[in-house]
Order: sequence, then C-alpha cells, then structure tokens
Amino acid sequence: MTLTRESAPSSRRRAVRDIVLYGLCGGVLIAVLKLTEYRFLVVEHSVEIYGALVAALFAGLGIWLGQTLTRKKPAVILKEVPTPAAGPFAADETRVSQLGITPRELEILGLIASGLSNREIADRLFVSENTVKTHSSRLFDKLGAKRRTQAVQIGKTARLIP
Amino acid sequence: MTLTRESAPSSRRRAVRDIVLYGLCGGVLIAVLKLTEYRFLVVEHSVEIYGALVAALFAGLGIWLGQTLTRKKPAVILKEVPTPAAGPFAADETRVSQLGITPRELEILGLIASGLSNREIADRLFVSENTVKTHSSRLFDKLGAKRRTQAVQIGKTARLIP
DNA sequence: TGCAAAATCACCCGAAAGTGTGACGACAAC
DNA sequence: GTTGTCGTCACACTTTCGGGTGATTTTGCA
Repeated sequence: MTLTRESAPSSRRRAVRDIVLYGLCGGVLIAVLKLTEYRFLVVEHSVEIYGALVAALFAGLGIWLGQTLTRKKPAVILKEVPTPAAGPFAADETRVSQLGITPRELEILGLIASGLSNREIADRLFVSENTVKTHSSRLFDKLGAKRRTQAVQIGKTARLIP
Repeated sequence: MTLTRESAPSSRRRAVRDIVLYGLCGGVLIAVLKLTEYRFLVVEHSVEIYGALVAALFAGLGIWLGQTLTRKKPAVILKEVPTPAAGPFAADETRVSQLGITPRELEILGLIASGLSNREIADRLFVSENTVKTHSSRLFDKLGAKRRTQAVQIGKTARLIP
C-alpha cells in the first residue's frame, strides 16, 4: 500500500516564523553586546574570543531552538490507541497440545513476539542463551517456521499469543 | 500503556559523531576565518559583522543539529482506549509522518511482520537484498528498534501495521 | 522406583540479519 | 539551479539466528 505523505505546510510556516524571530533575537543580542561594549572588556586580540563566544552561544541556542521546534510535534503524540477491547488473553490450549508445544516453549514464543533477542530472553528467564536457542529451535520446528518473525506470525494467527 | 523506548546505541553513536564533526567544522571555520584575515576585508567596525556572521552560521548549524538529533527522539507514548476492533486496516498516517517513515519503509515493515526474510522481501519487491537492508535499517532507526521482531512489535502497538 | 518428557547446557558452523559508509538518479521544492 | 528527500545499490564488517549433535539434570507419573 502506498501512503503519500504530504508535507505539513503549517508547521513549516511556523518554523520559518520561529527562525525569523530567532534571528531578530540574535540581532538584539548583538546590539546589546555592542552597546555594552562587552568586547572591550577583554584584551586586544579579542576577536577570536568574541567570535568563539558568540558561536558557542548561538550554537547552544540553535540546538535549543531545534529541539523546541521539533518538540512541538510530539506534543500531540499523546494519543489514544484503539485496541481490540479484549480481556486477559488465554492461549488456545487445544492447538497448543495439538502442536505439542511445551509451556516453556510457549513462554519463549511470547518473549520472542515482544521483540526480545535470545540473549535478553535468556537473561530474563535466568537460563543460558543456548537453552533459549534449543527451545526456540524446537518451537520453530513445531510451528513450521523458518524465522522468529514467521513464528510470531504463525503464533498470532493460531491464537497461541495475543 | 507506555512504550518506553530504550536508547538505540547506534543512533547515539551517530549523534556523538555528529556533534564531534560539528565541533570540528566550527573550529575549521573559525580557523579559516582567522587565517584569511577575513575580518580585515571589511571596514573598521568589522567585529559586529564578523560576530553576526559566525552567529548566523552557528545558529543555522545548531538548528540543523538540534533537529537531526531530536528527530528520532519522540517516544511513542500510547494511551490505551478500548475500541471495537475496526474492520479494514488503515495505517495511522499521523504517526507515520511523525516518525518520518516513508511509504517504502512502511511496506517493508509489513512484509517483515508477515515473517518474510530480507531475501524474500527483495524478491517480492524486485529490488536487491541490500536495498531491503537499507530500508529496514532506517526503519529500525526511526522506530527505535534493534531487531525486526521488535520493529514488528512497535509497529503493531503504534498501529502502523495490522 | 524407574521411565519418559521436559528442561537445561555446550559446541560448532553456516546463514541471516544488521551496521556504516558511500554513491547515484529521480524528482519536487524553494 | 541548488537543495533535500527518496529510492536504489554495493561492500565490508559484526552480531544474531538457527541447525545439528550430544549430553545432563529435573520432574511428573505410572
């Protein structure tokens, strides 16, 4: 399916406005610096220091601006997610026994489905990685899967996992 | 349900690299400015011009840096709301554009979720396996996933895929 | 008590997945 | 006409997976 993503013009306009505002602020800041003759507080060859100072300051401000600019979007990110209003999931025991899947294997299938690596699963279950491998290997065999992603897919359609 | 995204080390590494590169660029720029004695090309009161130049430059760079740095930041905060399971699936375009996921990447996410290998995806889309890898790599980056199973899990909770 | 299933672990090896970098053409936007 | 994004591809490299084999311990139950 192709999903044409149109550019959000409103945010862009807002961004431009912000940048302009930002520039103005910068101008004012420079003016202030000039008026206070701040640069005469340092010694002769102060241009470099002055430049570095301004650079650092504006770099920091720029980063901050960039962040606040992009942070505006995540403000809306707090959104409700429609989830199938289902109660606590219960694995289809019929199919589990049909396929001869052991409880441990089912457990590992769930952890695989939640995106964990073998290493992470091993740590979580306090077993060695090799153990997880053997379990998953046998699991794939029983499910007829070649990859963990496929195992997850099959497990979901077979209602072995939520 | 809160989906806490753990720090993707690769992105962080890249971010650090970006910062270092950025700093180096700044240093080089200042050095060049100094070496060419650019400030003597303009009239007496050149300090302001010089400062403004540096300021503007660093501001731009800072904004860019800030944006690129935080672009992948938006943590996917999901709020669960019971809803009668919808019929035909439609990807949440809002979140897709929020995460900056391209149509092609979304397509590949779907194929990954259906349990296909990179090779199989490549064959199905008539592209090279390397291309699929590139797409999935960028996809994982945007989703904050380290593995394809995790990408699928995140994609599902974010309603990017059925 | 003894047996079978389940769970545990190790080791090797090849295959798949993922990273990092760089490159190129197309195409839209400014 | 430069700039930016997207899609494409390569290649070297590291990490993770998965298969195969064999072994030991735990546990449920006949």
